[in-house]
Amino acid sequence: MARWLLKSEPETFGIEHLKAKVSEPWDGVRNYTARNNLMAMKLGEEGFFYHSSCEVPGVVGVLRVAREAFPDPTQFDPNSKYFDAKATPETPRWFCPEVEYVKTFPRVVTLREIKQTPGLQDMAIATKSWSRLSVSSVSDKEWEIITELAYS
DNA sequence: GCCAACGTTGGC
DNA sequence: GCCAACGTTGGC
Repeated sequence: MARWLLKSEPETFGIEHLKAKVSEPWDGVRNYTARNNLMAMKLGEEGFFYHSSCEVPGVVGVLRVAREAFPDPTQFDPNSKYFDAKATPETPRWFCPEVEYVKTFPRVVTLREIKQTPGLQDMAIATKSWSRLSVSSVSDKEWEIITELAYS
C-alpha cells in the first residue's frame, strides 16, 4: 500500500473540516504531477493531512482514500474557480478521489522539523524543487518517522 | 509583503 | 520549438 501527503490551507479546508464530513472529494487540483498522484491513490490507502500557508505549516493528521479518482466535477462548472474550458465530460483533464478523516495527531509535525530530521529531508515538501507539489507520495520509512514524531 | 521556484501561455 | 512574460504557490 502506498502512502501519500495532501496539502491544504486550514483556513480554506483544514483537518477539522474533513473531520466533520463522512467523506470529501479532493477537488480543485490543477497540476498534472499532483493529478497523477491523485489518480494513483487506491481505496483504503492512507495519507498525511498537511496544513500549508498558515502559522505553523506541518503534518497534522491522517486521512484515508474513501473512493478512487473520478472526473473532478468542478472542471465542468463555469461558475467554479476551478473551471477548465478545455475539459469536457468526454475528455476530462482533472480527477479527484474522495478522502475520509482518520485521526488528528496529538501535535503538529512541523515543516521546520521535517527539514531538520534525517530520513525526512528528501520528502517533496522539504525540497526546493518539489515543495509546492500539493499531492506527493511518502515512503514507508518517512511515514514511520513522522508518526513517531507525532507521538513523541 | 517579499521572493524563489515552477507551470502555463502565447508570440515568433 | 523556443523563450519571455505572467500567474500561482507557499515559506519566511
